[in-house]
Amino acid sequence: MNIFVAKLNYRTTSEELQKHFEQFGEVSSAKVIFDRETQRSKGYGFVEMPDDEAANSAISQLNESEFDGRTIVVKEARPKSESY
DNA sequence: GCTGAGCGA
Repeated sequence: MNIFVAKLNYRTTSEELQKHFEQFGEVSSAKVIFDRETQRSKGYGFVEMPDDEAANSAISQLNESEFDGRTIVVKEARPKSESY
């Protein structure tokens, strides 16, 4: 399941994000979006978890929670939308 | 060096 994480601290890295989510389950890949020019953090990232139950648990526990001193927002990334 | 809604190279 792809997870969208927003309002992250600008200093938070992908490693910290992955470690934070690994506490709830397996994390296949975690990535914080950085600006390709300045390499600065955009303040949000994506976390991919193979276990849906672990992903839901992580979302429920990490959504609107404090991380690195900031209240982050964790939601499902790119809600599956069937093409019309 | 910084700010704070939003969906990625």
